[in-house]
Amino acid sequence: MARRQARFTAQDLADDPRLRDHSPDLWREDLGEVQRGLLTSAVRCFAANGYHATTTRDIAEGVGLSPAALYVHFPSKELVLYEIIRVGHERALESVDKPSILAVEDSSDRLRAIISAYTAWHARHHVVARVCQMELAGLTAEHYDEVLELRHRTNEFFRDAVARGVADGSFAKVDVKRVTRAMLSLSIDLVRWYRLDGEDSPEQLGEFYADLALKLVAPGSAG
Amino acid sequence: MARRQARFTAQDLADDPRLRDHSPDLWREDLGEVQRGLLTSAVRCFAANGYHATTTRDIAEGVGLSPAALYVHFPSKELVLYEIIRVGHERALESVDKPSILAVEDSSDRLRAIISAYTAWHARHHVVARVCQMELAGLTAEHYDEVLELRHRTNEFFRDAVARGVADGSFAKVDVKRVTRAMLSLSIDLVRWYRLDGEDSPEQLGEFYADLALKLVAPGSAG
DNA sequence: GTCTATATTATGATAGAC
DNA sequence: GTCTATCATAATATAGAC
Repeated sequence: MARRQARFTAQDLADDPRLRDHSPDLWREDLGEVQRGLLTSAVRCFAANGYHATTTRDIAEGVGLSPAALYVHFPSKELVLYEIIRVGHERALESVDKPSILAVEDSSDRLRAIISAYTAWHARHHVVARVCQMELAGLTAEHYDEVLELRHRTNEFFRDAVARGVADGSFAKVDVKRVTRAMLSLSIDLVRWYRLDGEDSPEQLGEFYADLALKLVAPGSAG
Repeated sequence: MARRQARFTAQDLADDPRLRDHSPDLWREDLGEVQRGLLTSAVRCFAANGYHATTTRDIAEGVGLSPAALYVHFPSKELVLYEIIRVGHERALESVDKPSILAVEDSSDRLRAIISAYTAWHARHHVVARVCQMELAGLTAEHYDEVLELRHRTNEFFRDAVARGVADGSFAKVDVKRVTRAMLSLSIDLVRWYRLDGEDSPEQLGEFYADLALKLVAPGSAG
């Protein structure tokens, strides 16, 4: 026997409430409607079944096209994955590295703004974000390295926000690297379980995790 | 062209320090030496390249056997994955659901014991744990459901520990469900980045995350 | 730009000798 | 229990008509 079990077909996925997110709003404006539809279909397939378990047929079926049609719009399946993961990482970084957040002076307020924005972004786009976290191994070595660079920039952004509060005395003298990693873990891990039709809106979850983050650096409970 | 790029071969993986963990100690005693070797090889392949990107040839090569030899020891590739994921989840649950922890009376001490044990287990076995978290989609529907049951039992165990401290006044009146999920996220997400040759031993990271967990429920900073 | 073939490759699994 | 073949299948990608 060969392979495949593809537990979920493109048709199942389109109606699955667990796979509802705001990914259709995410793609580059200069892409055509069919290209964006293919990306959205691919995101659902990759999130539900994984990159390697998804066939180019699955992706094309998701928008009612024949298997060959995909190759008119994308040169390869890997480039579909790369476009999704690159855009996802760029948008996640943009969600925190923007003027309205950089303008916040107070270190606690700034950390709160960063954590809530980053968390809410991951919740709002949790299906894309899931692919960004779980399917990195499907990228070529070159594309993987490019994405890693975006991740490093994001991590540094968070680390700076924590270090700033420690330096100016707003926060306890915490271990910046370890505490930053913990905060990132909270926002990132939600891609495993978050649903838009669950109890928390993206904004509510963002506020909740911002509260938790501030507890981790609260003065008086130093470590 | 067909598929595959398998960025890492079995030979690369055996020497990769990022893939060093204690998985060889994990397998059932009643399995033969070759079977346990195959499981360890499979864990490394699945963790590095993903389940679907790993071929039965890759797994067998990792222990110096021919492609066909695997089928003497396991009936299918999926059953190799299932054995890994099932055992991984059973051991993770055992790491916290055991007499020495259940005997702890004080709610804070008990939560500390649970978080540090669960975190340390995931760090010590981070390669297996990574497969447990990232490759669930490779399981058949039946096997997936069995693993989900183990996960639910583990989650309830944590939730009880938090609820207990809230009920007896040891903790602030936190949102039990959300706070529990956050604690689990911290321990689980480390499979993405942890290395045994990094700065923290499994025990040190366990202590650190136990400290963080207690900060999240500390009385006086209620929410 | 979309379709219906189809080329090519390699993957999961088996047959049968030793 | 291991090996060397090999089967059967299916997946990525392309060719060429419309």
